[in-house]
Amino acid sequence: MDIEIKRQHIIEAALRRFSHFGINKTTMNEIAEDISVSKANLYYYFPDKSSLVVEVIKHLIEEGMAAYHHIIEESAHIMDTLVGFLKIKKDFFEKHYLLHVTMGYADSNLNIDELNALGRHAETKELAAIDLAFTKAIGTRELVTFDVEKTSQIYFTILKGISMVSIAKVTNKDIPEISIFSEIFEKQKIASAIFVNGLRYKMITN
Amino acid sequence: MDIEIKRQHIIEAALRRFSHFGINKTTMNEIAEDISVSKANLYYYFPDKSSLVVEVIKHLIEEGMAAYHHIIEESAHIMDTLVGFLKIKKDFFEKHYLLHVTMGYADSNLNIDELNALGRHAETKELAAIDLAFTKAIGTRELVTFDVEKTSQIYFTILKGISMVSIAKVTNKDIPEISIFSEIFEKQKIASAIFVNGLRYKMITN
DNA sequence: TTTTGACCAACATGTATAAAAAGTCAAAAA
DNA sequence: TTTTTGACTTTTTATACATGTTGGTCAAAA
Repeated sequence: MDIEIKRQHIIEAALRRFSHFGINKTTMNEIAEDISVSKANLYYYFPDKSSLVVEVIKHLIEEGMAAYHHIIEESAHIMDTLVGFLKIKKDFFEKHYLLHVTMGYADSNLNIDELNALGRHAETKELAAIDLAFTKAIGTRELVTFDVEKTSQIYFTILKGISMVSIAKVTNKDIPEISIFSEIFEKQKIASAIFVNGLRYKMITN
Repeated sequence: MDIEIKRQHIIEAALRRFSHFGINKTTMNEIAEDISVSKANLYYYFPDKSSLVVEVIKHLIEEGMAAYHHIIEESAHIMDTLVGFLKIKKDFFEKHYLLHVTMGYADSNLNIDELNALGRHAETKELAAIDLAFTKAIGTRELVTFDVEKTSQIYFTILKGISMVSIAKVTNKDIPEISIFSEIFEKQKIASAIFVNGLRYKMITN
């Protein structure tokens, strides 16, 4: 399968560019030059830029999900699992921040619907991992029983929300400093600790 | 003080336009026509559009804060207080959604720094109210002791984040449906219940 | 003291044009 | 036959300029 190796080679080159300069500011010509082939050759392996982008992102999603499930297996307590998840995401954003943000401001030659679908797919996978982690913790009596699906969704929304709020606060001055991801990480850890503590005991309803 | 009544009259007319069409899409001429005066007359009472906008928003902030402190006084339990806060905000956004969003996309003839400062001021006030509510609940032994300032901040971020995530999800298709605020309200209530439950018991650290 | 019509300048918007990048293809190289 | 390419076309983005709208001013009227 020589063709798969070549495709992987292209994907890696594209990923490097996307992570450093974002998707929009990366041209097919630049990717081709990086691996010393012609642009036309890229189009022999990928029908268009959109599908190359999609393959790059799929690659990252698989990588992330493997890391998530590794964490679930080796963590004894729910907080260890959740903090592990947060750490993976922090590292991911520090590496691929520009790739991520440009997904929101996609050029018109990119298939926006397909990208959104991919984003939703990634979130579904992540949500399933959180769901699994909570289910496991309920099984070991670390947490009380509750509606796992709904609670995972709320928890996921909270994490995403903290991230959005933190980035929105500094995004006015264009350049997102790398330190922002550590701040987000810390806030998410504190919120997770309180949230999880709320799942250790039966809810009080006055 | 006849001049103050006239100013108030203008502010109310401006608020109606801002809430229906947003700040940017409202011209000084339209506000003037609504109350049957000339545009030039508006500039007799307000130096520029920016300061009119500021006065309108200050008016809303005072209104909201009065409602917040009323809720604190009459609620027996922390969850009643917090749900009361959420209800006030829900009603506010349902009424003044466009006013709120256009603050983020301010025209260049508006003083953006001043608007941002106002936004921060409103958040500070809101945060203080949350802080007070938590402090009161700790006093009645409804909640355990914790770092109130830090916790209020995290809680506030969570609420804002849930709102941002929910709106971002539908904002692609331009028209924000009114039902979104009920959805946000429900999610914020669930998150608040779990969060507060986590503040009823001492934190466990494995 | 308050109000206004006429006026100006700044800004947003639309359009036409040029530059850049995506995407195609017949032919060459392997 | 499979892979690669340079030259070409089409689409998208960036630039410049013209035009209309809107914020803001002022001398004069009420």
